[in-house]
Amino acid sequence: MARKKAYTEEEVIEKAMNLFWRNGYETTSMQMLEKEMGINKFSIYASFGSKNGVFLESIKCYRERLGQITSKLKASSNGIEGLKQYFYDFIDFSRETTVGRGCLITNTANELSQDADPKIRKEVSKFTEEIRQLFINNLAQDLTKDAATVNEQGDYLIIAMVGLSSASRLFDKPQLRNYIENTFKNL
Amino acid sequence: MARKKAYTEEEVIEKAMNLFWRNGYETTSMQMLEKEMGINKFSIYASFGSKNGVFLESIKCYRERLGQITSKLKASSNGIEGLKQYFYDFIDFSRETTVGRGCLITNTANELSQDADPKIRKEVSKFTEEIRQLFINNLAQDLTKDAATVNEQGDYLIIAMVGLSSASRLFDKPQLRNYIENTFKNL
DNA sequence: CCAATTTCTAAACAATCGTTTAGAAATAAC
DNA sequence: GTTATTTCTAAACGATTGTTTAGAAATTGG
Repeated sequence: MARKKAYTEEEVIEKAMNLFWRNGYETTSMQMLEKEMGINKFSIYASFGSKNGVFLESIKCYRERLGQITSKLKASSNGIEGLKQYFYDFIDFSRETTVGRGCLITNTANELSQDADPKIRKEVSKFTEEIRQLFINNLAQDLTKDAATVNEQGDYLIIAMVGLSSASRLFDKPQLRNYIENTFKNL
Repeated sequence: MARKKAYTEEEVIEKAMNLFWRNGYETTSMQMLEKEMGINKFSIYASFGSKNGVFLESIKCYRERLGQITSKLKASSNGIEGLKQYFYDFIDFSRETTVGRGCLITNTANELSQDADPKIRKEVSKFTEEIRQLFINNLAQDLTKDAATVNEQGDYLIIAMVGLSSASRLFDKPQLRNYIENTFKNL
């Protein structure tokens, strides 16, 4: 029929995702994406429609990568200990070489202005709610906690996670460890 | 000698600061600054040299505004209670109308890529260290805490504050209150 | 080999970015 | 009122933004 693509979408999106993760949405230009993805603008637009499209696919890709540690959390049955481990796992997941990159989606939430693209905003809040629900499920493994406590502590931990994400870009590993230990002291 | 300025630097910088606070550095364009500051590009460049210059002055202005609550913290002598009050004060300080804006400097830290302007990077870390020191001073008011504990808890609280700042942009007031209460349970 | 179809190269698009500049308007000193 | 000096208006600057497009290159089926 016709010529074959010299790339696979999955491959190039992973590279785009890493660029967005490192630099944020605005700072990442199409020119940078061309270079990093190894294909030119025509191909990018043919495959993903727009810069926004590349970003939305990058978020999907990020979620899959995060699956490494979220699935571990889902599988855990030791309540708070599993949650604490998730926080520790996130530090390693977030770190590339020496400097932390935070969480792509939390970074996006921080970068977002009030009138940003609704699709992205929705993706952010959907993700946040999913993680919160995950936390709540693990908290509920402790049968001594009533529903209200589980919800309260879930809210607390999702915000603590947002904090850890931001902090991973600014503070060193011992400080992050210390933060996690103190965060979980009273649960 | 010559014509008089129709504005004062202080006045227009406050407006610029609010724009940066709401939208971040990259999203805020010179065009938007012109409109918000009420003076045109010539005057902006004459007074502040560059967009970066406007931003650096905006940071100074932000610090002064934040002085409302940091000076209250400095004046407090009831240890952890004063610190907790600072966290509560920050929520109100951060909130404009319905939606939170976080902390201008934390927002900047989150937006910053690794190779951002060194002057801004320095301003961010200087600020962070100052607040951390403030926290440590108040923690040390409790004479039963040894130096190591004070340092640990200072590190913990500065990261918690970064978290609160990010969270103030995403979560509602009851959730933020709940976060503060749980954060201080651990001390 | 020819024709059909798709991918790729490379250039251009209009719009906007931060920044600069020429000249008009306004003020102060003489 | 004239002159000197500064502020302001408004247009333009080159560079870069995200996006589009014309045409060459490559692959497949007949």
